[in-house]
Amino acid sequence: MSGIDALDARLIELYTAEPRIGVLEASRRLGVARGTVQARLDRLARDGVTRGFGPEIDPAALGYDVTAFITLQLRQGSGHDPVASRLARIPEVIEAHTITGPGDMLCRVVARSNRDLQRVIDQIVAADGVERASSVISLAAQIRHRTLPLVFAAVSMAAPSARRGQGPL
Amino acid sequence: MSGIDALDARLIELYTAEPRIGVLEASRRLGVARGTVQARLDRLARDGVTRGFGPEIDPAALGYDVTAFITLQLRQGSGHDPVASRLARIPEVIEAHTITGPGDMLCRVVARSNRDLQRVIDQIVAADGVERASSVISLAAQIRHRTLPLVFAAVSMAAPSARRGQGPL
DNA sequence: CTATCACTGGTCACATTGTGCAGTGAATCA
DNA sequence: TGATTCACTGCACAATGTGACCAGTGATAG
Repeated sequence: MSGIDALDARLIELYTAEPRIGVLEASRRLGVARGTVQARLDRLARDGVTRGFGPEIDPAALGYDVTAFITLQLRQGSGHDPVASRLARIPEVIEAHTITGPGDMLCRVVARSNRDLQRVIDQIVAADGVERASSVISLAAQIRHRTLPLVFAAVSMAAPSARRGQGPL
Repeated sequence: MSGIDALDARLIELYTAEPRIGVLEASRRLGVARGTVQARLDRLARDGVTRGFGPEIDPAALGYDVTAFITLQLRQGSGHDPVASRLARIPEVIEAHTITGPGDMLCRVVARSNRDLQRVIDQIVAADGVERASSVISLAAQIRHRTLPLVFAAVSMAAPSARRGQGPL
């Protein structure tokens, strides 16, 4: 489960705020040696804490202004995976989960307009195994996807006598 | 609305796959001049297509193994915003939307376990203005959050006689 | 026909990167 | 107590990348 310390959190915070800064610059900002930053970044990546540094695309900037969450009910007997691979072929399906509760899958889709959303939904229900789809449209993103608070929460969660050698000096 | 062309899409794809490569390396891979890559990246950032290059954190690696989607019903009269700012104070609330349909808000939360999820939900319903919360747990992420297919879809969507000067040579 | 624009391909000085290494303090274990 | 391990510091080096330029070339738009 890795385990994160305060320096890791500050590092993540820094890179979240200014992603394109270099290792050297980061080390200056954090007041630690360059090698330390390098080692931390390597470890975070190795442990899978940072899944990557890829560009974050804003669908809205691409003309996909509408976001919707669609709950799918699947035909009994046909598994989830065939449906998922169908959905994966629809670019507008941004995310899909199997879920508990009355529905079987929840997916997040984007579309260029409400009318375009209809087209996307039609594609979804056309997938074999999908019985019903009920959708809710996102009117506004009150909280954009974020993980930074979680990072700091994970730090304070850690045992009081923090992580590893914990730094010298 | 900006508008994306095939080179932009390939650039985004490349940086998604290998986020830490430099401009020079990218220009080599794509077979274009370095200045072109620089200009493209600048434009994508300026137009808001790439919201940033921040590190993508995996909550699971931090011990937050449980993901849930919670639909909130709010008390009539109290607006969405006060609730949203309450929710923003809970680190485990990763995302929140106001939505159409029977519910008023949909939020995505993570927790360390099902038992821990209860704690998070308790915090949510404790927020003033929240009347009811119904949650579904994500059993598996069939499709992880992705935007790359969308980028390519946005390209092909573009007018056949693509974007700007469209390449010399 | 001319201006504008995106792109190429080149140069330059400068900063950063990857890498290796010795040394230090703290925790762990025998 | 002493040896080991680990994270960190601080330094050095060669290699590479960066931002900033430039002139030249097609294509597009007025």
